[in-house]
Amino acid sequence: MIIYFRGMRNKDEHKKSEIIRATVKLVNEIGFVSCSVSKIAKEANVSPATLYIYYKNKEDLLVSTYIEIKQNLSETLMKNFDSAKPFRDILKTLWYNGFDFVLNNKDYNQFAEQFSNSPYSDLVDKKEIEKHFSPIISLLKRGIDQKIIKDVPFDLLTAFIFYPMMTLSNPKLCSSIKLDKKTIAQSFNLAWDAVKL
Amino acid sequence: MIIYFRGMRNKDEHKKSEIIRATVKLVNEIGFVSCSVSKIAKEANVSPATLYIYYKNKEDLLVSTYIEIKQNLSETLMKNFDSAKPFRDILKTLWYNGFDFVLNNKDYNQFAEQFSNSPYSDLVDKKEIEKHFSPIISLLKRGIDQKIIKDVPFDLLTAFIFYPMMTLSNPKLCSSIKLDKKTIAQSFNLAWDAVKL
Amino acid sequence: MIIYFRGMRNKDEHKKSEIIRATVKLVNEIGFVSCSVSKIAKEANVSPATLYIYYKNKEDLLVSTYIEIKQNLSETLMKNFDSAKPFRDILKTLWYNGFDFVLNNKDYNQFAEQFSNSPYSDLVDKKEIEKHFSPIISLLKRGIDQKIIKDVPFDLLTAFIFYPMMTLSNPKLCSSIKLDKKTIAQSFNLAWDAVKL
Amino acid sequence: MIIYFRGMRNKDEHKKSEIIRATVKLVNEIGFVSCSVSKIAKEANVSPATLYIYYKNKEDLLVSTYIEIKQNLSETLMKNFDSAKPFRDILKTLWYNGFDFVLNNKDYNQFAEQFSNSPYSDLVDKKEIEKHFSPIISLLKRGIDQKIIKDVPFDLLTAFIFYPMMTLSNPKLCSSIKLDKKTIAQSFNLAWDAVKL
DNA sequence: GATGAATGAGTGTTCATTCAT
DNA sequence: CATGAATGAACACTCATTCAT
Repeated sequence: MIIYFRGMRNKDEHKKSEIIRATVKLVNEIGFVSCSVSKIAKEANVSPATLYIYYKNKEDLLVSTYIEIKQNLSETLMKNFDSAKPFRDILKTLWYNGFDFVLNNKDYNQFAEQFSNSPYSDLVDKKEIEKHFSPIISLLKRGIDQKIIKDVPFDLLTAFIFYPMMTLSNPKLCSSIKLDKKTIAQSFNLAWDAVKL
Repeated sequence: MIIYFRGMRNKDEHKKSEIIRATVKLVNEIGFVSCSVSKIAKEANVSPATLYIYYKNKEDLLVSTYIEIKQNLSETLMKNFDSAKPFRDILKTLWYNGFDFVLNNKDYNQFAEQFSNSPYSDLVDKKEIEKHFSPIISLLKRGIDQKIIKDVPFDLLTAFIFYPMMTLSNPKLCSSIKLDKKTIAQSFNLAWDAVKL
Repeated sequence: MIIYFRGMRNKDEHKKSEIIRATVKLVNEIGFVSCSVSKIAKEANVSPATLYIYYKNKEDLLVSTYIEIKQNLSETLMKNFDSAKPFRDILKTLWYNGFDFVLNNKDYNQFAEQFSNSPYSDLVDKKEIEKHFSPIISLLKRGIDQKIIKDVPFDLLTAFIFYPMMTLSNPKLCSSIKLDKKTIAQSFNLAWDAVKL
Repeated sequence: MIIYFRGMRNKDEHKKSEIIRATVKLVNEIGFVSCSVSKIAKEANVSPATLYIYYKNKEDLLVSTYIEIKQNLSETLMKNFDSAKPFRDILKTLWYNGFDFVLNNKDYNQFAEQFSNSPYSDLVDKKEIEKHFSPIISLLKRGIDQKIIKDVPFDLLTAFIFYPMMTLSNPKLCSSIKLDKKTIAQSFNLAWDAVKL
């Protein structure tokens, strides 16, 4: 028997994260298209009605899940971020952090991929998301100013630094490649050569 | 000119392509998730039942659409393919062809993106698709042998040569960037620097 | 290669009986409920449209099939009908003829069973059917008059003489029983004991 | 009296029986073939979706209905079952009980008839059904052992004792006969003469 | 006569969401 | 807060039938 005290919030938070976990797992297993609210509820061991206590509707749940993932990603990326280090070292750290994330959270990655390609993504406050990644933008700016990397639009830089990482770790896109230490190192090499001056 | 055989009303090739067109358009407008058979039928100006004359089921329709797009892409890519030219020139031609395609067929691109991230993609005969792109694999092989590009797995090369292109042209992923001549040129530069030895 | 001469009717009749055969076979295999026109057409190797040349609609096809079966049954029953013989011998012949029919045409029997329990059966001209069985009615009348069998309504007599036969040969109702010579003989014995005075 | 548990809205047993009632009524009126889920739902005054709360699918609904009917039948049959009485009296009681049931539940009877001839019947656990009728089997065994009735397979006995009853009370098969007291008595007479030694 | 294409109306089933408890 | 029941609308798909050829 579990006793809950008044004002205790643990239960709620646990349920909320349980729902998110279920959402990501299901999207990963059966795809975005056939992922229904009742299936998520069943996977999270709650009633479909309960889901609507924590989220306004399905849309809200999916968007929240996406934002959660993006926050997790940004937090992981920023690990050991030390602006005192040389530019390339910081980028490398960022990059390896990113690879860590996508490899250890393939399901998160796949969810994000499907989400960003769906019309739901239009509902996300892009500004809000970008805020989490602003240190990276600043870093790239510094790299450009210090003439270490090419002076091209940010989107171009990220398309060559970070998106190949997503692609390589997505089993739907690259099923054959084995992402061992050597490949990851090579991969950073290519990314670096792409952007460096 | 349509030839009718005795006692037969032929399948209308135009209708088939009209259904594909509708599928791509709708996926582009409302997303893969909410793209239903009846909506596609309405957009194609046919009855939902008619759709099942041309395609075994929804799955078959989506897979066929994907394959059609991939074929179109491969055909566009190979335009002016001249193996006599220097490696970098061929790659550049390929690359510009690719950019032409994704820019002029943003809807195709978006469909393909959503499709590859859905469980439907598991139904595609990957071998069949790869066949269309084998000249590119051969070319990359040659580049490696001639020590022009880095000796890394093919998936890595394509992840840096072709996927950034997809990303940049996908309005869901890169909404802000303006893909003018200069940016495209810069973009090829990054791709080339990434892979070249 | 089959050559058909002008005015030859064989082809038509063959097709007609082929459709009936297909109908009975399919009803037997997948049941009355899921037996669709297009499935019948496929089984009969004709176009669904062709079916409508021979029969006004599905209803007409089913009713015609039923009547055909009933005619076959009555013809089989009347085999070696010799009113000069003693009453019991005639009945026994009838009865064994009947068992022959239901055992050798289990599919016909099953179709008839499903048909008679469906609303389609209301469309059959019962009078027309009864006409084929009038010799049996006359025979029973004679049996009553000659005080050989009980003086009860005809329906009661047939319910005890002929319906048990249908039941026993219907695998859906009696799956376990083995209808060998001995059982059939016993079965006639029971039928006879039921009706005899 | 309905008891509601905390945080729960209980399944409505009345609704379940209402759906069964609607199913039987509709099958009776429009036949097994055209009896669709939506029509049943409308007749039962519930949404088609509600039906799927109480039954897994259409198949489950039909099978459940059939089992319910068979249970009702067996309960009715066993009324006043007194193994102390003489064999013929017990059988007569059984038999009249049976006639009571089929006459007062013509719709049930017709449903069962259509069901047993459909492929759905294959889904029924025959063993489970037979269990309800085991007292009858025991009784017949006793009758054989005491040399009161003929020593023939059980299926044969039931085919002559009980199936004629079904036939006679089925308006689709016997429309003309009037089942008054006299006819029913005659009918039992025939059944008894059929099986008695 | 015979065909395959074409379809509106229907099938069984699941959906996202609300409601009474 | 949390629930399972309840639902209208939608889903993918099949139906019996007609039509131009």
